[in-house]
Amino acid sequence: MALSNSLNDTSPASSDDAPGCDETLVHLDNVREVQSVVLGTDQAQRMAEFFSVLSDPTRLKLLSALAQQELCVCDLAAAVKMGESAVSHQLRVLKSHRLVKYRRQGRNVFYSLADHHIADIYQDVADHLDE
Amino acid sequence: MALSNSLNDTSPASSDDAPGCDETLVHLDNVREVQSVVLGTDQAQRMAEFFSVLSDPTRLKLLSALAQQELCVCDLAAAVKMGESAVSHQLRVLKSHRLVKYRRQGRNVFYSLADHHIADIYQDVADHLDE
DNA sequence: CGAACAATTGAAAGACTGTTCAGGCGATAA
DNA sequence: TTATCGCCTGAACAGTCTTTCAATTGTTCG
Repeated sequence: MALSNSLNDTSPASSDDAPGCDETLVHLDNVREVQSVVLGTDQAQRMAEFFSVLSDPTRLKLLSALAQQELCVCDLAAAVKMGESAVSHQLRVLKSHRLVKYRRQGRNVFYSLADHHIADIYQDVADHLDE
Repeated sequence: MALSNSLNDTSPASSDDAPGCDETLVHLDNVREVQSVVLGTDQAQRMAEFFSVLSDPTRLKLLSALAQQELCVCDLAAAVKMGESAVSHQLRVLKSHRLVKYRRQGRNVFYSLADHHIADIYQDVADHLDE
């Protein structure tokens, strides 16, 4: 479970800035009740980074290609109709986040999906968007 | 999930009959086979947009708060410790992508999750990151 | 009516992102 | 060895995103 996270209750929502809603008149009970459930900053950051990797059309295309078979960079470039450099840059992102793995064979570097979990999430979203 | 794997005719890419990726000499069989599976540009774009909405820590915090209960803007702002304006801007993004819905009550506007599917995807990623 | 409050909006600064271009590295073939 | 190919890397540009500030809309109450 990553939804709940112990939050450092340093200040009960009063010492900060935030103009607008009267800080002493916020529904304190609601706020306090929710603060123990709100995603922590570091965890939200990690989660956002993961989604960020999937938030680019080129990377999604690459993943959808690799979901079928292992491919080298130039073939991937041809498949998504982009330059090899751009593809290499994006593969670097996917690699650094452990979404793909690679192996060298002669002059070619073959990439493939590192995790089947990715395909599942991918599928969930595809279904969601088909509603 | 896997589409038709019809690569039993010849040995899979081991033979060096197609050396180099000279644009015209790319492993044509692989590329052509994959091109029918690669995500289309428009679909990739839509999918990327969806992930993009979830690729921000503030929005994830807001969603995690709303996953527990309906909240007005000023309470949300207090919960995530940010200004109301910033929160309102992000709620606008979530709203435009149908991830949250809202209702007006007096001077307050209460937001809540629009779709339980979101929570499922959210959970899948949380599990994935816990590996 | 006018004052106070909740929320939205627009503009702008600052930071980030994705692509292209040019060059470099490693491996292979002549 | 040299030449070539596949791939990677760094710099730079354009476009986008998130936050803050200021002003505005809409609602409630005196």
